[in-house]
Formats: sequence, C-alpha cells, structure tokens
Amino acid sequence: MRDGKTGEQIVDCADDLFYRQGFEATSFADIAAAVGISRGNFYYHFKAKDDLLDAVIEARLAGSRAMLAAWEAETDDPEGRIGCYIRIVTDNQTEIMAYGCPVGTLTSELAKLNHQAQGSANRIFSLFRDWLRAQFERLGCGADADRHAMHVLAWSQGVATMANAYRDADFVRREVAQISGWLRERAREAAA
Amino acid sequence: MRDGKTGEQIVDCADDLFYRQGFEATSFADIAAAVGISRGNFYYHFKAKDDLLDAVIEARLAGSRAMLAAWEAETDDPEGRIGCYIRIVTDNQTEIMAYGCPVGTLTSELAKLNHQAQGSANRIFSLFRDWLRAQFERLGCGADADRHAMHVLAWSQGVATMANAYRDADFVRREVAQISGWLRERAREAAA
DNA sequence: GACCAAATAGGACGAATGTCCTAATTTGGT
DNA sequence: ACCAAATTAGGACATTCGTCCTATTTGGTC
Repeated sequence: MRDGKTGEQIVDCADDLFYRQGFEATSFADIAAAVGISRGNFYYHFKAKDDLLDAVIEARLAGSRAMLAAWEAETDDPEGRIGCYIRIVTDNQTEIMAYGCPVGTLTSELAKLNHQAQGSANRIFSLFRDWLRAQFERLGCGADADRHAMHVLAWSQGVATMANAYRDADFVRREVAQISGWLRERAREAAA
Repeated sequence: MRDGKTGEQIVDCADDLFYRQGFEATSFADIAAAVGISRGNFYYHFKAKDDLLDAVIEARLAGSRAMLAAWEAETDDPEGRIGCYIRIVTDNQTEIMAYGCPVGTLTSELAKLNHQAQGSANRIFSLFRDWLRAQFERLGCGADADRHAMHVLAWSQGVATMANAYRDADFVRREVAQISGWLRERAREAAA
C-alpha cells in the first residue's frame, strides 16, 4: 500500500478531488480518470475506499505538519506565527472561496456520514489547535492559551464558510485585520 | 406539488434527513421509509430530487422568517434581538454539536456539488444577514452595519463548525459570552 | 533468454440510486 | 350509488457505485 509513484499519485488526486467535490461525491472512476489508471488497478494499492480516505487524511496531516514547520522556521515570534495561521485565509483565498476550508468541510461531511474516520480527520484540527495553544502559551496567555487557540480556529472556520458562500474577498481582508487586532491585544495584555 | 398533508410530510422528513445525513447521502428510499410511503409515490409530489431540495430550502426560509418574527415580537431592542440570534448556538446546542449548522453545512455541500440550488440556499444566509444588518443600523452602526452582520454570521458558523468537531459545550458558552461582549461594545460606541 | 514477483487492465458482480410507467386504490362531488 | 380525479403502490429501467476476480504486462534477477 502507498508504495512507489502510483500510490502517491492516487492519494494526491484523491486529496484534491475530496476537497473540490467532497468525499462521498468522488468515485473511484473520478480518481482513476484523474490519475490515468484503470479502476481495477485500484484495489492493488488500496483495498477499500475508506483506506484511501485514511491515506488522504494522513497526507493532509503530513502537509499540515510541514506547513507548521515552515512557519516555525519563518519566525520565532509567537504573535508572528499565529499571524501565519491567520493569513491562510488570504493566501488560499481563491480555493477557500470556491471550496471552503479543506479541514472544516471534510470533518463536517464525515460527521454527517457518521464515518469512522471522523476521529482521524479531527486530528488535523487538533494539530493546529495544539500548535496554536503552544504559541499562545509562549505569548504568556497561560490558562487562556487553549481557549484562544479554539477561538482562532473557530474564527478561521467562520471566515471560510462565509467566504465560500459569498465569495467576498473584501470580507476576508476585513476579518483578517480584525482578528489581527484582537491578537495584538492579547499579546499586549499578556505582556503586562 | 406540495399539496395536502403528504407533500408537507415529505418536505419535513427530507428537511430533517438532509440536515442529519446531508443532501446527497439521503436517498428517496430513506425519505420514503421515514414518511411511510412508497418510493414510486414520490414523483406524484415532486418530479425530481432537485425539486424536493428547492421545497426544503423554501421551508427553511419560511421557518427562518417565522423565527425572526418571533424575535421581533420578543423585544424591540436591537441589541436584544441580535442576542437572540447569538443564542441560537446554545438553544440548539445538541443538534449543532451532532450535525453542525443547517444553513452552513447545506451551503457548503451544495458548493462542492456545484449544485444549481446554491443560490437558493444562500438566500437563507442573506435573510439573516439583512435582518442582522437592519438591527445594527437601528443600533446606530451606520455604514458598519452590514460588516457587523457578516461578522456575526461568520462567528456563528465558526462556533458551529468547532462545536460539531469537538462537541464541547463549554466552548460554545465561552464564545457566546465573548461575542456578547463585542456586541455590547458596538452598542456603546454607536451610542456615542 | 527464462523466470518470478510486482503492477496493471478490464470486465463481472450485486447492490443502490434517481427516474419513470402503469395499475390499483382512495377520495370527493353529484 | 356512481364516476372522475386525485392519490398511492409496486415494479421496471438504465446507470453508477464499491468491490472482486482473473488475465496480461512490466521490470528486474539469475
């Protein structure tokens, strides 16, 4: 499973299609057409669709970890790092306006399907949550760190949902400015 | 179409199932079993699944209008009315933690399916948006009224998404308290 | 060049889907 | 009691789905 190039191509294409069309709405035929292989060849690499979903979630986890590492390399300042997270919504504006947040829309879909992979998908949320909490702790927010992390997560999810509904780039910019102001205040009050 | 009791029962059951399972994941067999009619009888009331979706959206619009009217009857105070909207997330906590926001999850799903009813579903958002804007205008927020309305909408969507992911009632309460504080500040600065 | 395991293609399978058709039943007015 | 219209039931339909099975091809090793 997941060996060599074809396995990775399947995961990459499935990742993309799951994001743009949703998990259930994406069939093996869709993925096979995108990769350029036959449907039958699928079960050599993944013995079920759920296994493919697991692999996609694992890939997203790895991608998210790499993104966090890049942000950590970019700056040592906690406020700046949290700012990196905030800027996701503007950096990926086009995709978010078209398809929403990859994490939020997947977890919502899996929750409705009552799918076993709900827990795995939530681990992506927890990855960001824990990382944000660590930054808020370094900022000196103490016991409020996790609450602030949840607040920022919820903020990004709300912005993504409304950006997807209204495709309004100005709204996204305004919200980024507003939450940045909130973050600055948290940093100021923690310094005191 | 939509005449008499059976038509309404179909819409009610479909509304509920679309919310709990999603639109695409809900089949005619599911709805027929819930209503207690045969699958074939369906096409006498709705000639296609999309027509049923339209009827469900229309029913949700009507329900939302009724809710707004109830809030308007409850209090004349704009801040109090906006507070009614904010309290949705606690009043419907159980359902939201299990299935998310009915409006947000539907629009997200339809966006991914690139479904024609996207526009209709967005009208539910706009119903609340316009109503909230009107309340902020009466509060004296002037040109910021629509931005505040979008902010409150995004806030509720973010809270619903995270509540759904983590099923954390305390988080919901904290966020309600926080946005209520924000609202009070907007009222205070508008009064000045 | 022979051999073998890995990888791929293509089709078969049953189940489920949305849709449509027709016959039976119920309803309401005369 | 009767009839026409409204309503319902049940099955047929083509299609698509995830899954499985079996050949065939590929690529490397002696």
